[in-house]
Amino acid sequence: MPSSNHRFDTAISSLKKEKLRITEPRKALLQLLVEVSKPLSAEELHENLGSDHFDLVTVYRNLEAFENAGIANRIPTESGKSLYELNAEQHHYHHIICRKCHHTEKLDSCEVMKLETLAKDLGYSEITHVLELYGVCENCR
Amino acid sequence: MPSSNHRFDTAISSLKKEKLRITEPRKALLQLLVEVSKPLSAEELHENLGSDHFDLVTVYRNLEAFENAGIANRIPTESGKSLYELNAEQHHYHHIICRKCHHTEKLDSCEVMKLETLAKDLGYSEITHVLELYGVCENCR
DNA sequence: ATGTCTGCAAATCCTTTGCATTTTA
DNA sequence: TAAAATGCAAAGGATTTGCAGACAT
Repeated sequence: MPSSNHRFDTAISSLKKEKLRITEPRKALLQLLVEVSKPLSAEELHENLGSDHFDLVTVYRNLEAFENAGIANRIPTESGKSLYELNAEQHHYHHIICRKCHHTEKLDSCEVMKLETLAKDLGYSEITHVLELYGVCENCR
Repeated sequence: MPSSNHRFDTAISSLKKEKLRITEPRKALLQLLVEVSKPLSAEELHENLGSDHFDLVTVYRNLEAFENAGIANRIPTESGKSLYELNAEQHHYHHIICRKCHHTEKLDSCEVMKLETLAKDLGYSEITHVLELYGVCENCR
């Protein structure tokens, strides 16, 4: 399991590689993403940063920049709004997300290879997928 | 493969069973969903109905009613907006959707059982999932 | 120094809500 | 005729855009 510092440094390197600047908002946002290591909405990230430190727009713009740089992932949810998480370099996994309290856990497995192959056979390229489970957790039952 | 007429009649029965009224907008919307048999946005459905016949709001309200009645499904997409399709009663499948032209094909397989089991073991109930693939189709390459 | 990033305000997109009128059962 | 569905207008929430000033390289 890579340390928080390592994940942070790796992200900073990616920024440099993409010729993106290392700014205060970006450092703070990366630090937060590294620490929480679970998917949060732009709004939640903004609040966690202390809403008055940085603008919500800056959070959105940086999340987009991170996504393009391969540093973060956007997860579309059942409700239509998006969650963001740090890109898990080597591991590929999905989540089970409680519909009520948004408690989230990782599910360390991904069984979509068969479907991706089917899609490739149909002539599709640049294939990605969205796979998230939703349910009600024990506390909210 | 059930005929269009049969799928339409089944949907009408479901409406009756739920004590929902059989109105002109609902009949037209169901007819359209039966005919296209691929996921469309509320906007696209509205356009296909002839934008001046029925209000877009009515389309939204009926799609919600259909969803609650188990007649239609909402599919959250990568971009955040939703697509709707008629509920495929017996079969459970997913789609590969072209990022550029929205050409859509069914992938007749679903391999998520293992993940649902994992989630159940974690104490979650009422588990559902969202699984869609995205790519670029041959024409758009 | 210069091109990038930020904050603020305002716009946009999709979707939902309120209310008076029409329609279905 | 009573309850439910519709249309229109307006609100709502999440995200994006424009632009002038601030900052990183």
